[in-house]
Amino acid sequence: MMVTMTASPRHYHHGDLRNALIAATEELLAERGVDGFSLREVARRAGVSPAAPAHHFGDATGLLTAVATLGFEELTRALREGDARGGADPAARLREQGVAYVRFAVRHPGRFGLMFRNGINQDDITLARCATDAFMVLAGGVRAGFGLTPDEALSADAWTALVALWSAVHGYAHLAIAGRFDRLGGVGREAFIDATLQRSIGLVAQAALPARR
Amino acid sequence: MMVTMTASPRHYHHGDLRNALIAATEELLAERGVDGFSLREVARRAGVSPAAPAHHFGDATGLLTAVATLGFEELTRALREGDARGGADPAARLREQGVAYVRFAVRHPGRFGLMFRNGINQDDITLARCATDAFMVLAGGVRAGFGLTPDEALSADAWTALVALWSAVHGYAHLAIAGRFDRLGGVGREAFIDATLQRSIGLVAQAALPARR
DNA sequence: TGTACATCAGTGAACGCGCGTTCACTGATGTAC
DNA sequence: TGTACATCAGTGAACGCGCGTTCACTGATGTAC
Repeated sequence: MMVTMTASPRHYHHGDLRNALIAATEELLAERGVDGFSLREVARRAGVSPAAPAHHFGDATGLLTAVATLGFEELTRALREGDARGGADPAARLREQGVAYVRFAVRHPGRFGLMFRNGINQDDITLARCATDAFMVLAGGVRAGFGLTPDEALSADAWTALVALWSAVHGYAHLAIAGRFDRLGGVGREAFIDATLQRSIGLVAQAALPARR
Repeated sequence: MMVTMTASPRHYHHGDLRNALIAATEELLAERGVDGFSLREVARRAGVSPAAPAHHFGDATGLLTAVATLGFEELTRALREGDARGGADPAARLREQGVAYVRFAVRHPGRFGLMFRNGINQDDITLARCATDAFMVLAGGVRAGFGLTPDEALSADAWTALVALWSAVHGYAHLAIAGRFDRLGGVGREAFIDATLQRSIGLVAQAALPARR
């Protein structure tokens, strides 16, 4: 499906080219993954000359960095929704955050791959802030589970919990995207995820938090 | 460091070009990662014409597939060594397998990235067998923890355990390689790994297995 | 309300690059007799 | 033991490709007077 933002004669002054380029990039990432990205192809899909993107993003890295930043913003939203879905039980909140993390990644594998890869400008301040925001939602869930205030430093156990959970969801997402779950247990990927995601992430969330009083 | 297999005049009949090309590929992956790979650069490092690799591997995918296959073989060895290091306690065996998995990945990030990525021929029979071998070592550790014979199917809990552990180690490795641990906890990556790897993977291994009688 | 003009947001042709692969070839090896 | 020759394992020049970026440019917009 091509991106067509407007039916206008599209000569000069696209009107919303910046967003159109971002949309085309996300579409391309979804179709071909990070390796399939090229600035020229994005320009082609946006119906614009190959030199146009430079006007808004400087270079290819600039565009990819912008898309990764939006990806982290959406991940943050997804984690917050998961947290809310978890209700009052800290372990359930953490589990639902984890499930949301994986679902986000599996739904947008190209964008997810981009967010954790070279080829984007890791020194970009906005990108760094948005990535930290997402991390902080996870960390906040762990804090809640350990009864820590936002000011207190994480204990060694809390760090262990945070790393274990983050690793588990990140790894689950990567393995699923890489196709490693496509033939396990005699079922397809979707069925395997349905059968194992909640339980395996729930296991880690439960084990990571201290037993409830 | 360049690969120099021989000091001979190196005209025609290299002698061990196949292995030299594999070595050059691993070196290149280590230096520049999967994205930095090119067939011409590998040929250059092996001191050979750009057409030479085709003779042994058909095309670039063939060479990368061979390297990935060797990577899975080495991962299998590392997992077996970890398993042995764990002693008699099934959870400790699983934990040491996990630690070995992560250490392998962090030591060879390019090769590890290659093994779980497009650009290699997933239909290659030898590759598939070696990847399955590695997976089976992990699965064997879970079987031992659940008291299952090699013939018995995995129970739902055993699947949950296997997926949780594999995800945790795979995700830990990816996050470490992507640089996400470089600034956490106020220490560098190495120190962070030293402080959290054993504990977080041990947590998952312990939680995944049924309590011992 | 009408006009001059600065600024903005694009064009499209051209650049040089490194790439994977092909092709006709050639030198070294090793085997059959 | 010596020789003819098939096979193997390379060469290196050439191909066409898509890429990111540059450059001088131009059409549309909107603001000052």
